[in-house]
Amino acid sequence: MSGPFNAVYRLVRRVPHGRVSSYGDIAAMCAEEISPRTVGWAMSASPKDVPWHRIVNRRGRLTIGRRSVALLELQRSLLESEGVEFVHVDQVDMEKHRWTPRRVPQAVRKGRRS
DNA sequence: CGCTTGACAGGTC
DNA sequence: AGACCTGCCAAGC
Repeated sequence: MSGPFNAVYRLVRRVPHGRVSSYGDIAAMCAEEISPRTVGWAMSASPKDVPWHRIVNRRGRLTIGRRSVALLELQRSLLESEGVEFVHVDQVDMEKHRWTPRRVPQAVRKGRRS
Protein backbone atom coordinates (compact mmCIF):
# COMPACT_ATOMS: atom_id res chain seq x y z
CA MET A 1 0.00 0.00 0.00
CA SER A 2 2.27 2.75 -1.22
CA GLY A 3 2.40 5.34 -3.95
CA PRO A 4 2.33 9.09 -4.18
CA PHE A 5 -1.11 9.48 -2.66
CA ASN A 6 -0.25 7.55 0.47
CA ALA A 7 3.01 9.45 0.86
CA VAL A 8 0.96 12.65 0.68
CA TYR A 9 -1.53 11.37 3.24
CA ARG A 10 1.26 10.44 5.67
CA LEU A 11 2.61 13.96 5.48
CA VAL A 12 -0.72 15.72 5.80
CA ARG A 13 -1.55 13.66 8.88
CA ARG A 14 1.54 15.18 10.49
CA VAL A 15 0.34 18.76 10.09
CA PRO A 16 -0.51 19.76 13.67
CA HIS A 17 -3.82 21.12 14.92
CA GLY A 18 -3.92 24.87 14.41
CA ARG A 19 -1.22 24.84 11.74
CA VAL A 20 -1.44 24.83 7.95
CA SER A 21 0.73 23.75 5.03
CA SER A 22 0.59 24.33 1.30
CA TYR A 23 0.18 22.02 -1.69
CA GLY A 24 3.64 23.02 -2.84
CA ASP A 25 5.24 22.41 0.56
CA ILE A 26 3.73 18.95 0.81
CA ALA A 27 4.89 18.14 -2.72
CA ALA A 28 8.40 19.35 -1.89
CA MET A 29 8.59 17.23 1.26
CA CYS A 30 7.35 14.14 -0.52
CA ALA A 31 9.93 11.50 -1.36
CA GLU A 32 8.53 10.97 -4.81
CA GLU A 33 8.64 13.61 -7.50
CA ILE A 34 5.11 14.92 -7.57
CA SER A 35 3.54 18.22 -8.49
CA PRO A 36 1.43 20.45 -6.25
CA ARG A 37 -1.50 19.61 -8.52
CA THR A 38 -1.15 15.98 -7.57
CA VAL A 39 -1.34 16.95 -3.90
CA GLY A 40 -4.58 18.77 -4.65
CA TRP A 41 -5.91 15.72 -6.42
CA ALA A 42 -4.95 13.54 -3.46
CA MET A 43 -6.79 15.90 -1.12
CA SER A 44 -9.94 15.62 -3.18
CA ALA A 45 -9.86 11.88 -2.57
CA SER A 46 -8.48 11.92 0.96
CA PRO A 47 -9.57 9.40 3.60
CA LYS A 48 -11.50 10.58 6.64
CA ASP A 49 -8.48 10.66 8.95
CA VAL A 50 -6.55 13.13 6.77
CA PRO A 51 -6.88 16.79 7.84
CA TRP A 52 -7.33 18.11 4.28
CA HIS A 53 -8.56 21.49 5.55
CA ARG A 54 -5.03 22.32 6.79
CA ILE A 55 -3.74 22.45 3.22
CA VAL A 56 -4.04 25.84 1.53
CA ASN A 57 -2.21 27.44 -1.35
CA ARG A 58 1.19 29.12 -1.11
CA ARG A 59 -0.25 32.49 -0.11
CA GLY A 60 -2.68 31.04 2.36
CA ARG A 61 -5.71 31.26 0.11
CA LEU A 62 -8.48 28.71 0.42
CA THR A 63 -8.54 27.63 -3.20
CA ILE A 64 -11.31 25.12 -2.85
CA GLY A 65 -14.60 26.74 -3.53
CA ARG A 66 -14.88 27.00 -7.23
CA ARG A 67 -17.16 24.02 -7.48
CA SER A 68 -18.41 23.79 -3.94
CA VAL A 69 -18.98 26.85 -1.83
CA ALA A 70 -20.14 24.55 0.96
CA LEU A 71 -16.72 22.93 1.11
CA LEU A 72 -15.07 26.34 1.28
CA GLU A 73 -17.22 27.31 4.22
CA LEU A 74 -16.48 23.97 5.87
CA GLN A 75 -12.75 24.48 5.50
CA ARG A 76 -12.98 28.00 6.89
CA SER A 77 -15.02 26.90 9.89
CA LEU A 78 -12.71 23.98 10.61
CA LEU A 79 -9.67 26.25 10.55
CA GLU A 80 -11.35 28.89 12.67
CA SER A 81 -12.31 26.25 15.22
CA GLU A 82 -8.61 25.40 15.49
CA GLY A 83 -7.70 29.02 16.18
CA VAL A 84 -6.18 29.76 12.79
CA GLU A 85 -6.22 33.49 12.08
CA PHE A 86 -7.23 35.00 8.77
CA VAL A 87 -5.79 38.04 7.02
CA HIS A 88 -8.76 38.03 4.62
CA VAL A 89 -12.04 36.16 4.64
CA ASP A 90 -10.56 33.45 2.43
CA GLN A 91 -6.88 33.76 3.32
CA VAL A 92 -5.16 32.46 6.44
CA ASP A 93 -2.17 34.10 8.10
CA MET A 94 0.66 31.98 6.75
CA GLU A 95 3.30 33.85 8.71
CA LYS A 96 1.76 32.71 11.95
CA HIS A 97 0.41 29.29 11.10
CA ARG A 98 2.56 27.75 8.38
CA TRP A 99 3.85 24.36 9.45
CA THR A 100 7.63 24.35 9.28
CA PRO A 101 8.89 20.99 10.54
CA ARG A 102 12.59 20.86 11.40
CA ARG A 103 12.74 17.30 10.25
CA VAL A 104 10.58 15.35 7.89
CA PRO A 105 10.49 11.56 8.32
CA GLN A 106 13.31 9.90 6.42
CA ALA A 107 11.00 7.73 4.40
CA VAL A 108 9.25 10.81 3.17
CA ARG A 109 12.19 13.17 2.82
CA LYS A 110 13.40 13.97 -0.63
CA GLY A 111 17.06 14.41 -1.35
CA ARG A 112 17.03 18.16 -1.46
CA ARG A 113 18.12 20.94 0.79
CA SER A 114 15.96 23.95 1.29
C1' DC B 1 -6.02 7.09 -27.23
C1' DG B 2 -6.07 12.22 -27.23
C1' DC B 3 -8.06 16.28 -25.12
C1' DT B 4 -9.80 18.78 -21.18
C1' DT B 5 -9.99 19.87 -16.42
C1' DG B 6 -8.32 21.37 -12.12
C1' DA B 7 -8.27 21.85 -4.01
C1' DC B 8 -0.97 24.55 -7.65
C1' DA B 9 3.26 27.29 -8.38
C1' DG B 10 6.80 30.17 -10.57
C1' DG B 11 7.79 33.34 -13.84
C1' DT B 12 6.91 37.30 -17.15
C1' DC B 13 4.87 41.63 -18.43
C1' DA C 1 -0.93 44.38 -8.30
C1' DG C 2 -3.11 41.42 -11.37
C1' DA C 3 -3.63 39.04 -15.79
C1' DC C 4 -1.47 35.64 -18.36
C1' DC C 5 1.63 31.61 -19.66
C1' DT C 6 3.93 27.27 -18.81
C1' DG C 7 5.00 23.01 -16.40
C1' DC C 8 2.78 19.73 -13.91
C1' DC C 9 -0.02 15.01 -13.79
C1' DA C 10 -4.17 11.92 -12.44
C1' DA C 11 -8.97 11.44 -13.87
C1' DG C 12 -12.72 11.52 -16.74
C1' DC C 13 -14.72 11.33 -21.08
